[in-house]
Amino acid sequence: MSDQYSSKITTPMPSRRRAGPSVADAIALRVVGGEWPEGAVLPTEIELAEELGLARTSVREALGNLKAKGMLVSRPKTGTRVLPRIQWNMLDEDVLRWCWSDQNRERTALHLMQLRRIVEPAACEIAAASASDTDIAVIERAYRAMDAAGADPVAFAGPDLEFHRAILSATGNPFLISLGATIETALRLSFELSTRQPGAPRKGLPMHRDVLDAIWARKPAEARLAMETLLGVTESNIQRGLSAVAAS
Amino acid sequence: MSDQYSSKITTPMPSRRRAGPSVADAIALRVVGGEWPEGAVLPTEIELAEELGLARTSVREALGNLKAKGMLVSRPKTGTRVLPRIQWNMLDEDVLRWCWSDQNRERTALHLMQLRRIVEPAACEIAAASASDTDIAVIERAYRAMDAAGADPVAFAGPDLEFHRAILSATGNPFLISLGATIETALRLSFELSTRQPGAPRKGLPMHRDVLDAIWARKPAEARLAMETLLGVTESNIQRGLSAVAAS
DNA sequence: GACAAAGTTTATGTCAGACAAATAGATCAA
DNA sequence: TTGATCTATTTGTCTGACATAAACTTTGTC
Repeated sequence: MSDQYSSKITTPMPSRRRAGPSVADAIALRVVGGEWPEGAVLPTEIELAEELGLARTSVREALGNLKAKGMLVSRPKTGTRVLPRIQWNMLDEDVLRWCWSDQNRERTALHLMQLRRIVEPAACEIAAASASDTDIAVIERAYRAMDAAGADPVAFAGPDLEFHRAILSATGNPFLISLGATIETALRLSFELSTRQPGAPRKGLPMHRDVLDAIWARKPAEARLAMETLLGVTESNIQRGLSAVAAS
Repeated sequence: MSDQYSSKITTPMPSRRRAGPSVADAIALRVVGGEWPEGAVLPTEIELAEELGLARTSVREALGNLKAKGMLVSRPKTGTRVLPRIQWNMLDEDVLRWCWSDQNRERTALHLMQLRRIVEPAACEIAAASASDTDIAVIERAYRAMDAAGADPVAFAGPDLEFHRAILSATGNPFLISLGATIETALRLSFELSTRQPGAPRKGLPMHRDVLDAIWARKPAEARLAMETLLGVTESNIQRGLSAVAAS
């Protein structure tokens, strides 16, 4: 019986998911920065390699990544072109992160909020109707962590993200779960905006509680409503944050 | 004045977006096929290259693609592992396509339908409130093409996809637009299911008309309702298609 | 002179082999 | 047993070459 040692088996799951600020980052940021606008052709791979001090292989790997995310397309002789933004996969975490440093992140933040107000209340409704006890326990744990974080906005943020992600996960719908990852990334990016108001997070705690209770009670309609209320407040917080940024 | 020739300028936009059944397809299909389950390590890049009769470079490019889509992760010495499906970016068109040939596509089809019933009515509401005349014209053109297709299910499918995609586009929200691409791919995949009922598409035409009219009239609430009705019928069609498949 | 066919140029795509870096696992020592 | 060291192996990167494809140029013909 070696089962007693099973907990000692160091799960060799990837320690850090992303190696480091990769080459793809460098190129992608120049693309979203407008150095090569939509439809423009990038320098040749060899030129890029020289410019970045890398081998052509590495540049190709980075370009391949951006192609996989719908940002670029390349053909022999013609070169590598920037595809229209409409074709970029904005739901990809990397693309979202890169686009965040774009012209006006205000519009992006509002579009994100629009997406959240569509998806999250519906997810709440589904979760209340069909989540397993284990799923709900994850949500509850996130809530308790929020509560324990007190008024510290930084400590509050992590569990807050986890709370919303856990609800998406509780739906059991792979598409919504993937959307959860997207939303979480976007939230982390817009974190600075929504917490410019000191104490604002703490004030949202009871509303999170309402959401959790409704899910516990298996009341889909109430859960949806609670989430709509919560997101309404969140949105006004973000808007206030935006105007604060604009005023500074 | 060379403007009269402007239509002769062959737009050098990528003729075909994806070169062909790539190496990534081959590997990805084996992953979703369960040859290497979640957490398992793939053969080394050299072994894969030998097995596929390719250079290591090409294998690496394919693996890089799958990494970019959240399916794999690799570290030196350890090798390349399959990440848990929960982390795969299901909203990516390629991932969705690969997963479609999975165990039970029935559940996937229902999850997709769940996503549509969340997103599309809301998108309709937004479109009715804020779409430009140009956006609406695109929707209308798709509707007329559906009408012109008559009872031919194959000719009907293309404009049908376009109709739903155009509504998502009309929201002007990049996230919803990306979701539109995902949904369109999924719809194309599940096309066989929803059209097992001959004549079913044609029967849905008036409901599309209702959606279009509501958007034209700038009545968000009605537009949402019309889309909900349409999707309700679509879902029952798909469910009937599923049971027909199960019975065969 | 207009137009079609063939050749040239040049970019991506693929290949092959080598070395660097990192690390899990084995070996060794206290 | 525990800790440090060593080794083997795998990914990561570099180099250089050739294959393939397509836009551009030239040539040839009517």
